[in-house]
Amino acid sequence: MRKRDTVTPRKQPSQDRSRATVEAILTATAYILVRHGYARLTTNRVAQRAGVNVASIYQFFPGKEALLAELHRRHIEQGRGAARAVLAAHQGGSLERVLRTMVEAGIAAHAVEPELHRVFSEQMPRIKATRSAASEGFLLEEARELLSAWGCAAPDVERAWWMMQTAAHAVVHQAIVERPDDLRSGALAEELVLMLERYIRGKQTPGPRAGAGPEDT
Amino acid sequence: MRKRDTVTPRKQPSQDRSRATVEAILTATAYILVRHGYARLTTNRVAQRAGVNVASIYQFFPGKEALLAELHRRHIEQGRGAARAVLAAHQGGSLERVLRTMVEAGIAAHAVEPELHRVFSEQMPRIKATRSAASEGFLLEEARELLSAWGCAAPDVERAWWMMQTAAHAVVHQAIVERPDDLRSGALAEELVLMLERYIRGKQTPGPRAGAGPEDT
Amino acid sequence: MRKRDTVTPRKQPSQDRSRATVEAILTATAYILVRHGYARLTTNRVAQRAGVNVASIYQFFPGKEALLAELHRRHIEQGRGAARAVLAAHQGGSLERVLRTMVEAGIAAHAVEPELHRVFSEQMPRIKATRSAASEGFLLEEARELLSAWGCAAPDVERAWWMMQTAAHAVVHQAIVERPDDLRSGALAEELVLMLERYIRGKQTPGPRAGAGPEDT
Amino acid sequence: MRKRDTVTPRKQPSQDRSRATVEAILTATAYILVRHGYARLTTNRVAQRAGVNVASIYQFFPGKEALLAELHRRHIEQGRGAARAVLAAHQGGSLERVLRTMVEAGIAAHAVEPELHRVFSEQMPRIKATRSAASEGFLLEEARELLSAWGCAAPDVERAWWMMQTAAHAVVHQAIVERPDDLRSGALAEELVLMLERYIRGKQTPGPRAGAGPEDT
DNA sequence: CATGAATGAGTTTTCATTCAT
DNA sequence: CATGAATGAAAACTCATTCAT
Repeated sequence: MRKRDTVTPRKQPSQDRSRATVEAILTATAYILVRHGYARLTTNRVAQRAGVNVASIYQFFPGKEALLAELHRRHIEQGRGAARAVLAAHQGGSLERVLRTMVEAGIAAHAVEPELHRVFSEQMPRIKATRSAASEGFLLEEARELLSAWGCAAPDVERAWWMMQTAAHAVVHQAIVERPDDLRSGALAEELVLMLERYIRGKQTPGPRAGAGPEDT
Repeated sequence: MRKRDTVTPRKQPSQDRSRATVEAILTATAYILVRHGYARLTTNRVAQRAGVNVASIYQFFPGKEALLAELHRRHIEQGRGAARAVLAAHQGGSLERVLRTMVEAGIAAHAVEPELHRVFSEQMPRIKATRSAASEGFLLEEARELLSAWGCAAPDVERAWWMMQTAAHAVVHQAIVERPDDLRSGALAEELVLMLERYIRGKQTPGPRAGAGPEDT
Repeated sequence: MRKRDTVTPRKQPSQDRSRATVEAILTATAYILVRHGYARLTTNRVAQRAGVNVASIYQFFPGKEALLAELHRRHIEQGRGAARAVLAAHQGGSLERVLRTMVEAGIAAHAVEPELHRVFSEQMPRIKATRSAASEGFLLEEARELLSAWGCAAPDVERAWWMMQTAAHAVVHQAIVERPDDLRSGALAEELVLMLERYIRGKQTPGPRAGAGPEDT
Repeated sequence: MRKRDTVTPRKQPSQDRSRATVEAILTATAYILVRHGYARLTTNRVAQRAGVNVASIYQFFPGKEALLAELHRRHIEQGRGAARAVLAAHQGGSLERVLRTMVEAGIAAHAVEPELHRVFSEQMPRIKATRSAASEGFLLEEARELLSAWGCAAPDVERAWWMMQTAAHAVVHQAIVERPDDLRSGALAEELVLMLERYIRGKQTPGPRAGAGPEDT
C-alpha cells in the first residue's frame, strides 16, 4: 500500500443525475483551466463553477489530479477521433496525398478546443503524455506502415518516423499560437507536407521501385 | 499598472556577501526545480536549501516568480552563449555546412544544464519566452540571411524560416528526453540537417543559380 | 474596482453550527480587542480563542478588516437600539425634559459594552463611522425636529445642532473613561442637559413665543 | 529590569550631522504617517524616505514607538506654543473676551499640521495623552483661574471646567474635518464662545457680584 | 557614526481534503 | 447521494530589530 491511486476515477456514475454532475464538474474544470489557468484551479472553485458541492467532486474522483487526468483523457480521445475521421474519409493514393491526409488529421486533432489544448501542453506539470498521446492521434500507427512501404533503408525507418512525427507535431502545435492565419488558409499544411515529403523522398532506396511508392503510378 | 511588478529583481546586491547570497538563492532554486519540480518549489524551501533566511529572498526578489524569471534569464543567456561559440568557430561554406553549424549551435544551446532546461520547458506556466528566446540562440538572425541568399521564392522565405526554426527546435528539444543516444552519436544532427537541407533546396528558385547556393561550386 | 472588497462578509452561515461558529469568532474578536488591544489582534489568535480553525474565519470573512467591520456594525446597532428604547419610553414635555431624554439615550447607547466602545473609538484606524454612526443613536433625527420647533434663527439651526451633537457626544464619550462616577451618579447628565439647554435657549427667537417652547407652559 | 524603555530617545545628537539625521527621520515619519497612515508606517520605509539607513534610526531611538512618541511630543509642543502665543497677545477683559481668547488659542493649537493632528488622534493606538496633552495647550491652567473668579458654586467648578474643556476640544477638533468653512470664517468660534459663555454664566453664584464677573463693568 | 545585509518570529491567507448530517 | 461546514498543513510575505564591517 504505497499510496492510494490518485488518478483513476472513483466510481462510474450510474444514475442520470450523477452523470450530469460529473459532466458539470469536468466542464467547470475545463472552463477554469482555460479562463484562469492551472495555477488558479482549485477544487473549491471547480465545485462552485459546476454548481455542486466540493465533496461531490470527491465522490467521483479521488483528488484533483484525477480530475485533470480524466479531462485530459477525454481531450486526447476527442483529438484522436477527429484525426481518425479525417484518415477514414481519405486514404491511399500518392505519397503526397498520404502525407497531406496525415497532416490534416493532425491539424484536425489540434482543432478541438485549442485553448484547452494549449493549457494542457503549456501549463501542466506532470502530464507528460501530452505529446505522445496527441501524436497517436496525429500520425496514427496505421499511417506508419503505409510509409514504411516506400522503402527507407532499414536502420533509418524508426528514427525517420520519429523525426517526422516530432517536427510535424511541433509545427502544427506552435502554429496554433503563432501562425493561426497560415493554419486556416491551408498554407501551413502545404508547407508541412512539402517538408515531410522532401525529407522522406530522399530516404527512398533507389533500385527497382526507385522514384515511386507502391501505389504510385 | 494594475499590480506591482512581480518579476523584476528588487535591488542589486552591492557587496560581496550579498552577491554570494543571491547566487546561493538562485542555485538553490535551480536545485529544487530539478530535484523536486516546480510544484514543490517554495520560497521557504529555497531559503532553507540556500542556507539563508526567507526574508533575504524577499530583499532581492519580489517573489517566487522573480526567482524563476531571473534563473530563466540566466539560463537563456548561457544557452545563447554556447550557440554563439559554435557559430563563431565555424561559419560560411556550403549550404549543408551552414545548416550543420546551426543545428550544432542549437544542440549546444540545449546542452547547458539540460535537466534545468527540461524543467523550464515542461513545467513552467507563464514563461512563454522559452522557445522563442532559446531559438534566438538556436538559429540566430545572422544565419537567416545566409539562407535567404539561396533564393527562396519571396513570399515563402519568412514562413519557411519559421518552419525550419520550429521543426528543428522541437526535434533537438524532444531528443534530449526521447533520443539522447542519437543526440550523442551525432545521428540526430545528421538527420536534422538532412531534413532542413532537402526542404530548403526544394525552395531554391530555378534559373541562373539553380541547383546551387551562392558559394556552392 | 481596484481591489476586492475586504470588508463585506463572504457568505452567510445558513446552518446552526456555522452560525455558532460565526458568533464564536466575533465574540473572540471582541474579547481579544478588549483584552489585548487592536495591535495584538491576529486572525490566528481569534481562531484559537474561538476554538475554530483559522480557515473557518476566512470562510465567512474576507479578512481581518471584515471581522472588525462586522463587530463594529453590530456594536453600533446595539447602541442605537439602546438609545431608541430610551427615546421611546419617554418623549415630549418641556425643553429640559426633551434634552434630558436625549442625553440619557446617548448615555444608554454608550453603556453597551463600554470597553469595546472605547477600543473602537481609541484604537481603530479606518472606521470613521464611529462618531457619526453612534451619534445617530445618540441624538436621533426625530429629536432634531423637536428642537427646531423652539425657534432658532434660521441660518443657525443646522450649525447649532451640529454643535450640540458634537459637544454632547464628546462629553458622554470621554466621561466613560475620565468621569465614570459622574456618569453613574447622573451628575454628568444633569450638567450636560444644563449646557445644552442654556445654549439652545439663547437661540430662541424672541417674540410671541419668547421664553417658551411650543409645549412649554 | 522589566523591559527596556522603548519610548525615551536614546541619545541626544551632539554633532550637526546627527541632528540633521534625526530631523530627517522625524520628518519622514510624519510624512509617512500622513501620507500612508499608521498601518503602513514601517521603520524601513521611514529610513528610506529619510534617506538614511534603518540602523541609524536605532542609533537615536530605541524603537518604533519612540519615534512616534518623540514626534507626538513635538507636535504637542508646537500646538501648545501656538496657543500660548494667542493667550499672551490678548488677555483679560470681559468674560466673553476671555472665552474667545481661549477658544482661539485652542483653534490655533489645532491649526499646526492639522493632517498630522488628525492621524495622531484617529489612528494611534497607545498614545492616550492626545486629548489631555493637547488640551493643556488648549485651555491652559492660567485660564482656569480666571474663570473660577466668576464664582461657580464650589462643588461644580472642577466638573464644569472639565465639561467646557471636553466640549470645546471636541467641537474644534471635529470641525477640522467636518466644518472647515465654519472654522475659517470664525462662525464656529463665535458659536463655541456662545455655548461656553451661556453655560458658565448660568453657574454664577447670585449675590453681591451677581450678573457680573470681577472685571465686568 | 553609518550602512548593507541578515534574520527570527510572526502575519495573513489558501487549499485539498474529510466529516456529520 | 449531496451538502454545509470544518480543518491540518503549509504557503507567501512582512517587519522590527541586530550585526559585521
